[in-house]
Amino acid sequence: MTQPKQFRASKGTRDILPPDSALWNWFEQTAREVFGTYGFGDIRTPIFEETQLFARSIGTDTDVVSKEMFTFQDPLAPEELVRKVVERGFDATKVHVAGGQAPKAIWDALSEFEWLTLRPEATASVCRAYIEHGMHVLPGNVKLYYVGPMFRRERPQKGRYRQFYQIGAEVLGQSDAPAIDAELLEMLMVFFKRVGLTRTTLYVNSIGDKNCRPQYVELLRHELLQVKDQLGPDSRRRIETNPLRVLDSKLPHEQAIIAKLPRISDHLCAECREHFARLKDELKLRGIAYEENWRLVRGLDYYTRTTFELIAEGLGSQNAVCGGGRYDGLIELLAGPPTKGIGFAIGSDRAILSIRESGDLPRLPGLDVFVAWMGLSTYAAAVAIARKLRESGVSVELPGEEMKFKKSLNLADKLGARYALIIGSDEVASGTFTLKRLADADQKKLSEYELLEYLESEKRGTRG
RNA sequence: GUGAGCGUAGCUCAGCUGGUAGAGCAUCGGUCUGUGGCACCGAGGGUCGCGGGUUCAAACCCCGUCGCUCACCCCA
Repeated sequence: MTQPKQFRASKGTRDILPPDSALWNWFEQTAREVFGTYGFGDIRTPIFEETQLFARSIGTDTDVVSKEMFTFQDPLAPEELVRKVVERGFDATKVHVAGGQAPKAIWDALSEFEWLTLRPEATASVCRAYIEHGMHVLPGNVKLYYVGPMFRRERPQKGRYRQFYQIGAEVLGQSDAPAIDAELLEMLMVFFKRVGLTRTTLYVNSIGDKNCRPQYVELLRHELLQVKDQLGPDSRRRIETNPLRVLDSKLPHEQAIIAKLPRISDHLCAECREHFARLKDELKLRGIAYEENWRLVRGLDYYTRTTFELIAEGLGSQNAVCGGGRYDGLIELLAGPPTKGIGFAIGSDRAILSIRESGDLPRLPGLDVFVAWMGLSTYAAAVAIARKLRESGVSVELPGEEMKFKKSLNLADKLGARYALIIGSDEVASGTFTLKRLADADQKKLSEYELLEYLESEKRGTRG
């Protein structure tokens, strides 16, 4: 007789339970409110997309695409398979429909449609949706935000999960005015202030565009080759794969070497230099504190010009709570019309972790009233008043079976109720209710009208 | 993918040089049939992650394995 197996959440995933989930809801709701005031609208895109969408936008050589994606094969039904095979000009008779099997060459040819991936980020999806729905014809800039889970197959550690949550915003349209970048950063900082995350540092940089960056990368590679034997194995490898990332190295003994490397700010083309300078003016205009970080490069291929990152305290070595930048060529790369774009993604797990560490938690609404009824003769009155209180927005716990009075007050206390509503035979006889404030034991007799009136005004007075 | 640390009750942990399991908190009940937080009494809850080995005897020693955590890589 073996015990049935117990299940646990998969590696890198976790449950968010009450009361933690209330903190999460508050965090995400605050983002919705702030972003709304800047004219952003909510976009909900699928959790999975064709693998090719991510491969093409993020870049085949990035870590995210090359080793971190959850990818699976869409099990095509035989008739779907035949249809797709015929559409693509293959001989349908070569498909063994009965077994759902097809020759490898045909599978390979179909792979563009057949492979699906759990989204590792959402910018690609937003861009796909922008193109798919012809949003370039919408008036003004298209401003969208999203809230939801992302998936990357990594080894979990503090502030890093396989299913993690992001809040992101994107601005798409014809303009790449630095004011757009600055306003996006302003919105970001306003949000972080609203949720009490003030001890953060905003780093900004410009990594050039397709005109000037390739030349700089070559120069950097050339310089790195001169000092190759002084670098560690990781940095050596990056000389070939992505020289920019060497700048990001944290190895102590490499710092002196990195400090002498050529900086992109000295090698930007005139347009990029102008764009970056005006961005910094705009940030000053808006009173946004930032630090210029010439070593700030981003890991995804689509970034151009403006890049930024927000670092918070109280985290482990994964201390970036937000990252983003401009991606002016991405829409075209995805076969869309010429379009400029910029966006960011906030790591909610990390942001909430940091808020927790700072100890500055918001007071979130809990249970308002516990109904302590005594004896079956009072039950009907208890049920009726519970319903009325709930209708007016008060949260109420009503025991479904009789319990000792002491025990019900005890339970009210343990559940964290603000009030106990006492209903005994006296109250029923006089048509009143006894409301007891549990924090200080203060209690008063009220009519139904007075009770509703009192609790509703209490509710309005309570922030949150 | 690489490295390190840790797996004993729901949670936090104790358990000596091997002698077949404990505390606090939590839960439930009682003291206590109209006033909670406190106190006291009691109860339930563990094949000590799993498998193998050594031994008269393993939570403890050895090997393997799985899981968790942190770090590297990289990113939010």
